[in-house]
Amino acid sequence: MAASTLQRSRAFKEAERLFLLSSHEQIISTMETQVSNGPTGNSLPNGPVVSTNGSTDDSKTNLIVNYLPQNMTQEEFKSLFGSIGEIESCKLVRDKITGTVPAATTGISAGQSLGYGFVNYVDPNDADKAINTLNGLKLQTKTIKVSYARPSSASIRDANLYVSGLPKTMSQKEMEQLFSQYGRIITSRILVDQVTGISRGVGFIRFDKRNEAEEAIKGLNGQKPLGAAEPITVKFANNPSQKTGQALLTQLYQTAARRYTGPLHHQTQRFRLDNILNMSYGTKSSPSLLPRFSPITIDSMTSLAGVNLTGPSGAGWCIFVYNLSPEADESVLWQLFGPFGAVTNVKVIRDFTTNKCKGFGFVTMTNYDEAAMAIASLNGYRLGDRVLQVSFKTSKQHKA
DNA sequence: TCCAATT
Repeated sequence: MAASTLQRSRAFKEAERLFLLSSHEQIISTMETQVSNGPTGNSLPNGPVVSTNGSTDDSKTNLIVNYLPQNMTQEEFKSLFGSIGEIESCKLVRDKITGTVPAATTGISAGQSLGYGFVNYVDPNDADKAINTLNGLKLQTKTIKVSYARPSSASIRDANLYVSGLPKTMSQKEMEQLFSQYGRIITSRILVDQVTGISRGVGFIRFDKRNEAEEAIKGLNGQKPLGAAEPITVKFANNPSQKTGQALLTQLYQTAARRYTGPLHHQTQRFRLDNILNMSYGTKSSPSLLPRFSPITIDSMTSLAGVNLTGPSGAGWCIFVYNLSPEADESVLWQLFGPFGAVTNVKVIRDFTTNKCKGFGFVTMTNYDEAAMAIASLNGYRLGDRVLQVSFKTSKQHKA
């Protein structure tokens, strides 16, 4: 007991050192919950795997760690899990694409972490200890998951499903019940609105085997769950390692942008964002993109009188940008809106199969005045051979 | 041509 307490203390200190966690108390309370509830979230087999070829059986020592913070490095990963016991090997899984953006630009090294990794301990007792100690640990915004890794094999690859159209009332457990008839579920998740916590009707199911996932698609895609009004869509999920360079760039920009929000003053933040862009392009914003005042300002102002603005959510003011070209990317939105003030987020909406812009995007700005000025200036702005339509985002497609 | 679901 005393030894285990000591063990935890050591691991938490390491976590604190690495990630400057807000309070020790928070970690302890998290872990107490974890310990009393036992391992959560999946039905991974913990038993030994029969080895047919006499090779080393690492089913008791090899762990998979999920939901790691994006910016955690291999060294930090090793350091955290090494605080439990001697490691035979460990690997933070990273994207294959390298060098897309200089690390100095974003502060993020190339070969973006995919958010998971493997740790193989020398002693099975340490693997067990790592699960008990670190599973459920909160690091930054993530809650890591530590569990035994399944033996690597081709049959467990591409077994992840994306589910949409779920009834908002359906719980994760109910979703698992629906899918469990097709095989062993490794993980499941329902996405929720960050503010309200209400289900977004979208989720993921990872099966143990790919063929189980295929059967689930055949059996459930287009079907209405019992008592549901609408059919659900079930398809294979996008594989993050197959992300395009463009999507990775976007992720880098957004991650970098988030780093500058919060403690910094708006004014400072604006220049930092501009700096990111300027550095990555090696130049100031191109003259053709510099905002100018447009005669079409009245229309955007009248929309302010409308009732169905999305309004200032916790994040800021959301702006709808229409008539972007299929080749438009996030950087153009940063360049267009950044000069008007604090921009916290931009997104170009793309078709999932072609990855081309669907003609519109969104920009979130912190301050109303700056957002209104950006709209007044950029609505009607000619970008290439297109005239942009810019307004506060509304909740519906049709305005009154 | 007009308002985002992909951990």
